[in-house]
Amino acid sequence: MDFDDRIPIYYQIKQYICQEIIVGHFKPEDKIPAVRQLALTLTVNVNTIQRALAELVNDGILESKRGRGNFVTADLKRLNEMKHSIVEEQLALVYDRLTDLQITPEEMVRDLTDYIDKRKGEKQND
Amino acid sequence: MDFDDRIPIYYQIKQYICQEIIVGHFKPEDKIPAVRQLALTLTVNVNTIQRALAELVNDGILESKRGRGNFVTADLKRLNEMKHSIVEEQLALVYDRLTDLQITPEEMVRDLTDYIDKRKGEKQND
DNA sequence: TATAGTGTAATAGTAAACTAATACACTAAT
DNA sequence: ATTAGTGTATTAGTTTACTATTACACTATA
Repeated sequence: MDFDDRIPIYYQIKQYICQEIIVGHFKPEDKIPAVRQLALTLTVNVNTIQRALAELVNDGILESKRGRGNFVTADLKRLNEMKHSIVEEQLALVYDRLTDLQITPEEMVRDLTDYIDKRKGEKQND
Repeated sequence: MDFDDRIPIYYQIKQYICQEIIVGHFKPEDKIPAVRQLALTLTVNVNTIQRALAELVNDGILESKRGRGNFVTADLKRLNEMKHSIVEEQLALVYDRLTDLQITPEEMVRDLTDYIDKRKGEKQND
């Protein structure tokens, strides 16, 4: 995995795992890969994985069972909240940043639409 | 100034200075505050200011004149590129992240519009 | 020419994230 | 009971961002 070196790796791993849950690669109540396996896959140290997982356990996203593994929570409501808050966090980031640059909400929507069109245009050339 | 502790301070200072230029607080060819003054205002060390400024000089946004101060470039084209790339960087971030979460471009625009409405609603209660 | 204001450089020390390595504790299955 | 697979904890060391401090170099001006 390629990390953004401006952001702590353990934080990006948290995001990665949430993402895998949201898109359904890790399902509710399912066991996720072992810490040593994740460390190999993501090419980071076990401690770094551990730190990310500990926070996700604390957030109620994962449950850890000693000797058995880490499991995605069965609490669907919690998972839904998680997805919603991640999306909202992203929107808040871009909204606040562009507001600071004196870009109006109307311009933001237009800029985003333009950007999407641009990306769609690029997709043709794949 | 309050910093996001997930991102290096010097990087956030770069963003802050670009922002002040874009919104017109620091104008082309104008002198920006002295490094020691910025350090006081932003409550960080001079070296941290220096690091941010050095990168902005390297980016062609500022010009440094020993014994006189740091000045915003007179190159309006460069400043325009800067603004454009910052906006695009923000849009790319949110686009990529939401795409990873299997949110379609159409949903993104709708989500952003909804979020804007929500923020406008909050504004009433200020 | 002396002085105040400026950018620049260098050194030392601190804190946090990360790595490396090892050991321990629990579970399940042979 | 042994063993393989798992989570957890600890210790030591590296790297990077940041701070603190001091010194130096240049500019403008009184």
